[in-house]
Amino acid sequence: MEKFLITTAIDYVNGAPHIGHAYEKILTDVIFRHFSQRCEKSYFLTGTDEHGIKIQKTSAQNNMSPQDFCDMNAQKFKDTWKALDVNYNQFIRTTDEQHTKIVQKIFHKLVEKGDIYKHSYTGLYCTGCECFLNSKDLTEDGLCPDHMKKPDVVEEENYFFKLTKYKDAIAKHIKTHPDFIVPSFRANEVLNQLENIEDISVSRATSNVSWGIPVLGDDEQSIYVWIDALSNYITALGYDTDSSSNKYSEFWPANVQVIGKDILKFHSIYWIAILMALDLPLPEHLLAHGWITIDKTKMSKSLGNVISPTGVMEAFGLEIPDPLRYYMASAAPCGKDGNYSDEDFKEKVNAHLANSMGNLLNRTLSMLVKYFDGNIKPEFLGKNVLKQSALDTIKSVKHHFDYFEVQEAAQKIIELVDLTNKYVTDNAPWTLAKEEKMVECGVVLTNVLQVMTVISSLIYPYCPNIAKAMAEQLSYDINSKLDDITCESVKVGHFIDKENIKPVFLRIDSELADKSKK
RNA sequence: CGCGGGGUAGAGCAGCUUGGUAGCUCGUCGGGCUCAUAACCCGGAGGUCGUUGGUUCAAAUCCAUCCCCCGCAACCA
Repeated sequence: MEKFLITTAIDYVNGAPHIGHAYEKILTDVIFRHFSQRCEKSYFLTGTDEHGIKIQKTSAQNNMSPQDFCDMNAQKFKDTWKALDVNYNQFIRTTDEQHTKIVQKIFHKLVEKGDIYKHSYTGLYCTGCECFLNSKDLTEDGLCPDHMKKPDVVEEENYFFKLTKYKDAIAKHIKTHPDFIVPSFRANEVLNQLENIEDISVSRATSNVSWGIPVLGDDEQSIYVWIDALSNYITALGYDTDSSSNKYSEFWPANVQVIGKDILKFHSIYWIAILMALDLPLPEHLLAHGWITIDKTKMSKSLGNVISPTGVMEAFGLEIPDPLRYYMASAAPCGKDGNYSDEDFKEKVNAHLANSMGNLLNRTLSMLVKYFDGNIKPEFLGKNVLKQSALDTIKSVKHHFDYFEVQEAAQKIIELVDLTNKYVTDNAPWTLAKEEKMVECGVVLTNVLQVMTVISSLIYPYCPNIAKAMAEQLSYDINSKLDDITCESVKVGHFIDKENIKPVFLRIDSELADKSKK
């Protein structure tokens, strides 16, 4: 794999980021970091979607200009991703000048090509919603469900995109590329949806929606979300209808575009059609993730169970996002819904990261200091019975990531940790030391340390801070590429001093953690 | 009959394609160990695998029926 480009959906900046937004970014970041360990050039694009009637209204309610309102909320997203160590390369905002300019050119190009045409239609317009409604959205009496008002019949002329022109090509692409839509069970849903598509309206009257990108040469119309928001993936990289940037040609098409299951239709149909219309290559995979429920209940503002990712970190007194990242990334099988609960979070994170993994490193290093003053002797190196398991785990983790099975990959890593803990107990180096079988004892400890270097590399995408702390105590280069790992990085000589042995992650609610905070 | 997914120990899930002793994680109980972060290791308890019927020497697994939950269709992250 030469290069790797991954994108997330861009978030609508109508409010502050919550755990659902965070789930997608964490998932993406974990996948990104994993593939960064496998290829030379990688790029991670995320950002915010900032136009439209909702922003226009909400900003007005807050007595702010739309731009100020977007600036404020976009910053909240950036701050949250920083707190979660979401390590994106670029954060695009649809209000960026460059984006705005190129979107206009894209729109214009599609008009010239004949794929966008003007069409007048009559629709049901609700003055309360300030938008058109579908007849099937109405109540039985034909009223707007939100305002309980009868919508007006209004005629409006908009630009339409010839989606239907690409219907067959899209269906063909989906059928001939079974791994295009991940998970595959969603491909069927898309094919069903494709049966009933019509051309889509891609502009709005500026008199209704002023907060949008104007159509070039037509002040009466502003470009609607489809072409504006979806194009971000290429405008960000420097696509231009005239001549694109090097970055664009270096990275596009995306290897994987991560989105929520709710917007799969727009990405697998609308977005793909736009790319086809522009004669651009299509992304390799669309990864549609599920929802995070809170205590098994769907998160919603009306239920008031929306939780913020930084809120969780504060509630548990976490200084690093690693536990939350680990929990989120292993919360759900690929594409399915996952659940968050405080209780489960604490249990999983304590069991896997503290008890199993962190403690394994800690007990091993402690013995190395206790029995050998922290030195690795030449005779400790030799055949390592754990090596094959470690290398097999790398292979297996890679395989799972190839299918974006992030949860399953994490399971494999923890299995290796468990196996190694068992190895320590079975070989009881403390007993060997008592019996003065010092070489045997040293061999056992060294073997474990070799495996720990592998584990630190593998856990890095999920827990970058913990992995770095582990690598530091192991004198291991965490930037090693996965394919270069030999499970033989531990060098003969002085390895570690007692004062440098530190728990890499303390149990939530542990006595030690309490003490260290005081 | 719109299409699709699912119902397996207290919780979450695997197994089902290619029938043959029901498995994993977390929790729980008991034991062991004493290197470590009250940790780690071993063992136990706990399931008539949604219902009813069929095929078969044998069904969680195949077929049929019914019941229940969920997703998409319908701008929720």
